Amino acid sequence: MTKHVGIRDVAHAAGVSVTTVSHVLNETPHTRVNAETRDRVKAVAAELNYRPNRLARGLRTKTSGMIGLLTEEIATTPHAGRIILGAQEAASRHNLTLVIINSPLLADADARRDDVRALLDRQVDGIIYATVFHDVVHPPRELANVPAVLIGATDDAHRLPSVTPDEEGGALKAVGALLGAGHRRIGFTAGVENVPATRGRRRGYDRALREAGLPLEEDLVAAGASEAWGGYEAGHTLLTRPDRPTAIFCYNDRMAMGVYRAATELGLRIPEDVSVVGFDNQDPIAASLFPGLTTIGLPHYEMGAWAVDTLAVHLDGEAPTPPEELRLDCPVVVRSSVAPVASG
Amino acid sequence: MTKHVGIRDVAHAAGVSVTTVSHVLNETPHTRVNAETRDRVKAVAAELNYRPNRLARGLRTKTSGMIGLLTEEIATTPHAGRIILGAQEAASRHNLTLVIINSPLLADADARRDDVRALLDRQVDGIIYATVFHDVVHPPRELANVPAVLIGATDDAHRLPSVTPDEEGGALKAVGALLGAGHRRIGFTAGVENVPATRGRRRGYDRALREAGLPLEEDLVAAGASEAWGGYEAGHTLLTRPDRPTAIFCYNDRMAMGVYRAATELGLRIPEDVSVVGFDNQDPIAASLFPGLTTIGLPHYEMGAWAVDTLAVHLDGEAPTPPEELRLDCPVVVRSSVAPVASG
DNA sequence: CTGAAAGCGCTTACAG
DNA sequence: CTGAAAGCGCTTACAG
Repeated sequence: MTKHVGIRDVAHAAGVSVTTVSHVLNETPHTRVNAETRDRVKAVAAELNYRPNRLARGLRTKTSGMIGLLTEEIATTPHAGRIILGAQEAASRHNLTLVIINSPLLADADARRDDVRALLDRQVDGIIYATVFHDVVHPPRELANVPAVLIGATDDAHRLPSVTPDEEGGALKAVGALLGAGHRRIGFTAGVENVPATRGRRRGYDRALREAGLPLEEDLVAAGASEAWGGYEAGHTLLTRPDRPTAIFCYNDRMAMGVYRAATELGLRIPEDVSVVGFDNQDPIAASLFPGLTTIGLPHYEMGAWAVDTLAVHLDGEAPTPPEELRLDCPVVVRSSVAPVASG
Repeated sequence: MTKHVGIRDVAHAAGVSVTTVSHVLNETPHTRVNAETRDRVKAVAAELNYRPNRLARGLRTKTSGMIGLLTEEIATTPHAGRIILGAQEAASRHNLTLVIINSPLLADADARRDDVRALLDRQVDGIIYATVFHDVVHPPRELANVPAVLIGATDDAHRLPSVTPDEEGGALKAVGALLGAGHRRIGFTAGVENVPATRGRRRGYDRALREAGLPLEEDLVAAGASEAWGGYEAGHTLLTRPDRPTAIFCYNDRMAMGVYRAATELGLRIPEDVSVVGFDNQDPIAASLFPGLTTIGLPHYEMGAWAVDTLAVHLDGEAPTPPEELRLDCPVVVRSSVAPVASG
């Protein structure tokens, strides 16, 4: 642990004042410094391996260069890591540091408020409040003390910018891929949980059929737990119906895994006998199934990046009014589980 | 954005000096403050909702209360999220805040050094350097400027405490579970990548057989890509051998997924005809397969927590010499893919 | 072009 | 038991 070198050491070694050192190192606008002096200061700073203390700078400038990311139970939500990664990389681009606090999924309002406060105590320049499984959220009042954006939900007062995945649009595309392959009897293994994804994906399924002029048949929909076993049951139900569907859109990839199994047991080949589309592009299922599962990706990385980018423009300038509530595209990830409908 | 209330505001409102406010709020040892005064200060601080500025405190006390966590490509390593979670929760317990910087997997030494410097600039009290896929690592010299611990590798100079999963011990248990069920012909779908897990798990397999007095037959080992398709190929190879194994230990859960498929295609039931054990307890595979996969868990959460705990004792006291290099236990996760060997 | 000085919001010997 | 003052390491009007 070597003695820390401060701006005074640099100033002394270069034979100038700390003011000058600060100016040349920060390239303060509207400040002319003799070229020779500037070079000398820079050389000395480099030689001494001087690194400004961000705490001190932050105290003085009242901007810490830190963004707080408040996440819900990162471990239980499959792709939360990609939100962090997207936020992280965007933060690097903006020269911002990410401070992460993870709330348990079941944390009460008080605990969550404490987390926000802890972030505020550290003088973060902005906060990203990331939730899952919510349409609308009532963020702690403290959030109003700093630029903030929401990931995964909109706020009830519509005061905060937010970004959510376009679940309905994703489902529309999923079914669209099946329609495009000529399928007309398209089953749906629906989810049962009370989350936005359940509703959004269902809406997308219904809408896709409606827009294609197809009837909504209850016989084509089987709900189940959003796990492999739920998909297995729902898939089995659909595939043993008299007029069985030629294609199945699954609420998520885990259910698709179960549908694969049900199909295999019934002697049906994928995609020759039945086409399958999932949702989530969940690693490692989607790529590991055989054949590879065509599915819909979730824009987690992009949401994380968008949140930081939005905060960054907010930080050096005016915030757009009213705040944007963005629904981000869920892309189709094409693999090998969709084939043209058998023409007979 | 309401005006920030500082310690001076509290002092003024309570009619005392900032010194006193600081003492009562921090409960400074060896400082007696009149009970009445103390209560008044506390009441006023609470009423004003005063929160000390951690930047200012950090500047003064030269301890930021922040721990830096440097991770390698969090997105590509399945369970990195659990390292973060473990570190996060331990940090909360110690009243520490976690600052996360994520290096790309392929970042060069310079980039990684910059990341360490960025953390140091922020005056973190300690650094956790988390890597994957390494036995030994040569950490940037800058790491010596602060208490640091390694996750996932030991440092070449043996100067830093480190924690790694006991891959060999895990494999030993995996094969032990099979031996315990009476299996004597136990196949192994080995990995091929040049990573510690490949070697450790292989050593564990060999050792388990040796200790059981069983011969190491090359016919029982099939190497392959550590993905579902690699497991499918390796599994197919093993299960079509003349004297096929009655059980298979898989390098990881993804390979086990492929082995399941190979078994199903060959008309072999799991676990009745062939028992299977995986490694990684990778979500969502292990629990989604049918039957549920018995496998070996990786102590990611525990490693993250241990790293923070170790740093914490380091921070308020002396570091143990020499630094501990801990190998953490990989637990058996029992599901339904192991059955007693058929007694025929 | 350069520097002396104030001040960001705290904590902490030290004095009374 | 309480407070005045110095100082942590910077940045930034302001003066020269």
